[in-house]
Amino acid sequence: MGNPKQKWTSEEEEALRAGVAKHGTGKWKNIQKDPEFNHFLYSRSNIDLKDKWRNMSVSANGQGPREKSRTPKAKINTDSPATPLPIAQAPGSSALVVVDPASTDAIMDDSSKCLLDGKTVSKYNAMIYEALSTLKDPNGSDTSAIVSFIEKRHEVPQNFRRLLSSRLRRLVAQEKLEKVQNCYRLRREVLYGTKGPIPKPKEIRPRLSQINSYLGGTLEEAAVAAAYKVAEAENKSFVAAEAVKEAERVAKMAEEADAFLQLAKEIYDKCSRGEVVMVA
DNA sequence: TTTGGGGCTATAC
DNA sequence: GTATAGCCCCAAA
Repeated sequence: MGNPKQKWTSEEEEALRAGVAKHGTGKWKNIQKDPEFNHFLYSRSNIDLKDKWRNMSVSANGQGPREKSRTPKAKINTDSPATPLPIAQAPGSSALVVVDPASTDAIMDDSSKCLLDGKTVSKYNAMIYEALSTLKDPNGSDTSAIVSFIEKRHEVPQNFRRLLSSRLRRLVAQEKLEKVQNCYRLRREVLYGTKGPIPKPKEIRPRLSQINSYLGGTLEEAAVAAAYKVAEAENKSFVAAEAVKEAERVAKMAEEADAFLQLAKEIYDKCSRGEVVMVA
């Protein structure tokens, strides 16, 4: 306590936000050592970063500062340890909403919006994942339910139902979805990125904090966002492969057109000279 | 060694 | 007196 308090400057705060956006929360040492931010953070320790992030988080959350740390010394509830995440309960909902102070700049605030600019296929896949993960029907959701869910949230073309059916079939073929009778549901590995057992919440918590930090969303939203990313990557790969095929097809057509042009020229020349041309 | 979390205290209002 | 923010300490991984 001997040293005077060193107030954080806006540059330092910006550097911290950028560092968290780049490395994720909890990587304070990495952020502190990162040459990109070290210019601003050289006078701060990793502990300072952690403390500042904690303060920034609770401020952005609209709650009192570090309410938990001001609770009595006695550790009353050891069953549910305080989480480092600035978490608030959404009113009327059981979903946890993570308020991330960095969400205003480098971090996407709505995972679905950021994909709407992508390929239509990716967009539809994202809509499907969103619908299925929200509907969460253990027996799966039928096409009508999915269409109805998506129509409520997104603008869709008139022939959307047909397009959706096609996407659903494709996702089933790609083993991203399961089809049970006429209903579709998400495969477990799409949500959790593994074919093994679903990890226990305690096991995924560290990753969850990072995911939440990046996405500013709930566990469910994080899972959906991850699924979006997988679908997007796969579709990009698919689009790239299709583009290669298309390029090859166009090249072949150009070659054929060239040959045709050559033939036409020859015929024209022969005709010009009064020769008789036989065309098979 | 690094991180998360609890706690203390200076400062501003 | 209260709220806030910076810093310190300690346990756990």
